[in-house]
Amino acid sequence: MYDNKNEYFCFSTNRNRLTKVKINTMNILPDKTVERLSQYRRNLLICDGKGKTHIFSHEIANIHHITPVQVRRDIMLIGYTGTLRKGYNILELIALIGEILDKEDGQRVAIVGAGNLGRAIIQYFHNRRDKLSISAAFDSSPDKIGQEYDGVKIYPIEDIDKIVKEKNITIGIISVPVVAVKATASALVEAGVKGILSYTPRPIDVPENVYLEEYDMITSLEKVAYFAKNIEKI
Amino acid sequence: MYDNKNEYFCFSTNRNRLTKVKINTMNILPDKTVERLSQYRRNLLICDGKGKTHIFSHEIANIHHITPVQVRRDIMLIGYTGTLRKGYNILELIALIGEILDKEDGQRVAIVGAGNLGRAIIQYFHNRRDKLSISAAFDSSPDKIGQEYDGVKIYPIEDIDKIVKEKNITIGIISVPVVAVKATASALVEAGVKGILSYTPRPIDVPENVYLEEYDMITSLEKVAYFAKNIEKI
DNA sequence: GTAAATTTGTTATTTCAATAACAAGTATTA
DNA sequence: TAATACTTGTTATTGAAATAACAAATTTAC
Repeated sequence: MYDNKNEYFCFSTNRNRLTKVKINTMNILPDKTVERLSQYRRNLLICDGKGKTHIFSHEIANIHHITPVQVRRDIMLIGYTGTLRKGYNILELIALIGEILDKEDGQRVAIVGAGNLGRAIIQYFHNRRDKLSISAAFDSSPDKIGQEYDGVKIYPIEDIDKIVKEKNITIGIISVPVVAVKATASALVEAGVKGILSYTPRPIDVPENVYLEEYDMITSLEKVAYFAKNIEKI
Repeated sequence: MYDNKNEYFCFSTNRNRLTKVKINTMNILPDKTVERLSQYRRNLLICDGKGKTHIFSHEIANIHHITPVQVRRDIMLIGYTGTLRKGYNILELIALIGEILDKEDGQRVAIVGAGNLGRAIIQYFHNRRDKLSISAAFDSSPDKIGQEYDGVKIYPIEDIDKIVKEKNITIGIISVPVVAVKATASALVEAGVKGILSYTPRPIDVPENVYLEEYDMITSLEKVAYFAKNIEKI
């Protein structure tokens, strides 16, 4: 359960007004809440772009096909408080989610493997998040090295250690062929990254001071296939 | 809880021996178990390729960085039984997971959006699963239509309905730009697919007789960023 | 042949996530 | 002004997933 003792306050700028906001940084947020916060923020930014200033929990819920209670609970966990019968101030909420998810000075990301998938990811992130930018790509193929995709320069695999330290990169994305996964993960860990996101089907292991997230498209597709096949039983 | 009344038997071929295997198809398997079964199978195939015939629960567990109990529980849920002190027969287990995950005649998959990500997925699946094959790709760009990537032909978006029905496609993967997501999802549902895997950040909704899985790379990366930032608190 | 060490299969417990329930406060309506 | 409807914030309950615990069976060691 959420420990109310570990709370403190910060200030969030709402246009020309400074608002005192209670946040909770002592305790880690639940996995699923973090995921949803990321999604809320993206859609809140769209709402803001349309000139909307406030939003109700049930509106957020509708966008994401979840329940209003879940939304309110997530927002409660980050210590934000809306206005009764007026909803949540969109800009304040965006700012607070930013406080929670981003580091003040952002984090830099490296991607290893500039094949189709790697390039898709680079393209996908291009200009989307100012606090989380892909700062370098690595590949072993000589004809890719030195090139740039969407402003991201491609370095040789051997330079991982040097570049990661030089650019203060804290997160690595792995999208190399399975044979190279183990070596890639080791190189990133050696270089000091704190988080790894792997898009390969090969399970990898990392020391416990590195956060690892693995996603495998084949597993996802097989899962969809299973539940599609059995849809009438769900 | 697992309902033992709904069980029946099937036969699994273990080289030249026919083995009676208890399976459970009446009840749907837990989400996470399905995911792990897919992963087990892939690594079991590798083990088989190396000439290994049996495997212990703790060996499977080590490969996937989970506990042996979890492995045994998953295997229990599909009704397979190993041999005490000998472990699980790899080929039998592969065959049974196949019975569970695959349809007898397989399922066909369409991918909508043949950009970087779409092509990455096509390439990724090329020749990997005989029971789950990408049978068609769709795109709106005239210069892509008619081309082939890894043996997958690209059709115009407008032909979704026709081709999906013609080829008896049951699963759709969406990798189009956000503006086209809604229309794409509708077209696939209209055409009769039973499962959709969406790689776009835009939440979509489908009727309840269609299984939907959404995955968003930005959310994953922001989650990794959050936990990497707070790694010492985990 | 007996004891010790393994390893499976299953039940019980714990942990984590989602949902339900509801008090309290605010706006609207009559 | 009183009654109604709405919306938040929080606690309580339910449900799902993971882990722990352990009986039973088999091999190995002595």
